[in-house]
Amino acid sequence: MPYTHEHREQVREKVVQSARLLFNRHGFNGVSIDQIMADAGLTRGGFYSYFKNKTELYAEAVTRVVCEIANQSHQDMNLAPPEFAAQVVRDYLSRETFEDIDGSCPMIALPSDISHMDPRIREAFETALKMMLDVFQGGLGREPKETRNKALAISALCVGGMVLARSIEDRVLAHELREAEMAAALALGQWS
Amino acid sequence: MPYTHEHREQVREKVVQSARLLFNRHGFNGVSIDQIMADAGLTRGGFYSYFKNKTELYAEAVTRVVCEIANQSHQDMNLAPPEFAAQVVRDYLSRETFEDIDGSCPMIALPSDISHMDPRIREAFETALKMMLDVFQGGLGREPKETRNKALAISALCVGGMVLARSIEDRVLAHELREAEMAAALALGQWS
DNA sequence: TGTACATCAGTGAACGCGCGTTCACTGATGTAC
DNA sequence: TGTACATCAGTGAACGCGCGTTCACTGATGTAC
Repeated sequence: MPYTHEHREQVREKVVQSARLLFNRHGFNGVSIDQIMADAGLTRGGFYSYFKNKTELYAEAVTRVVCEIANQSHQDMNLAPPEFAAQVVRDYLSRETFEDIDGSCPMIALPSDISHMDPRIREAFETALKMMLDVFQGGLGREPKETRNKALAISALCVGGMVLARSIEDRVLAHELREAEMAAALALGQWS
Repeated sequence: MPYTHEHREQVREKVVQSARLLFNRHGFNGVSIDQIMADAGLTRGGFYSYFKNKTELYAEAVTRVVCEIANQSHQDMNLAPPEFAAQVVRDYLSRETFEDIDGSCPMIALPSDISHMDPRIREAFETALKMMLDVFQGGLGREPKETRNKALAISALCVGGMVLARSIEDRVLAHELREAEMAAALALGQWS
């Protein structure tokens, strides 16, 4: 029985880790099996003795990141629930998470590769967001600082919230989410 | 001078409209030039006399949708700013927008085609979201209804907000957005 | 009004490339004697 | 301890498909006479 069982597991793990980084950085279509295998120090041919196909590897890489983030959070588990929740918010929305494209939640990382496609597409997105911000800021009155932050948060609830609701398969949860977002956005603007 | 100038414009318009629907529904990589041209009642060969390439058409289609949504909103412009802002929130997060995959904002529609790729990927996403919801709900105390809605809104601010911040090219605006989201999420949980 | 003609919109075959996937083969490895 | 051997990890050439893009051609159209 040549090659140990551990050897196989180590190689497989190496491939998953390479996939995790590359998929997070460039998206599903932006990475080839060749690149992943090369990054893991192998050649393309060996891939199919470890994984059924590219999609299966992708699913495994995504699941892996989710588990890692969850486990990492449990380190803070000695905190009381409210402090723990606050810590998760601060971590999730931290500058570090923003910058850490390789390591972060794939739910965040993957959509962005779409918008990175073409400068004009990004410009169109940004113009739209800025128009939206103006509308909300206009609806909030005149004191600049507080108003600005509220308008930003309301825009994020609208756009980001809808993205999230759409990506959820469970329709009941999706609509629950959507309505909670709407209520929160209206409450933030004191429009309800 | 055979064929009128209007004829050319009409055909071009038809192609953009077909592209708009198909891209919104299936994403950039999910639609071929063949499909777009067929949908517009033409064959692939004619494409390059109207557009430089696929990316250019995509950018034009995105810009088109953004403009249409903006113009549509201006119909409500006779409302006072606060009522107008509230109306935009209600429209944007309405069940109709949720269902209207063809017509809605491309910023929402495009990321979702990634997550629709494979059932297991969606499952991984949903498991992650549900874990996050539990954390926030745990940090909020015990009265079920109000607590649930807050946890949903905080989750949406975190995930959706980060997606939005990442997709913005303007770094200053991106971080402004991120910090406003964090402040709003912490305030919603009364953790600040 | 009718006909010949120049223009150019639209056609569809073909090219080329990238990439997912397959497969016959090589050679490194642990085992048996 | 050393050698022959069976196994299977890993190789890399090749296949096939989809699709973006090109191009020589066709035929519909408006114009000039």
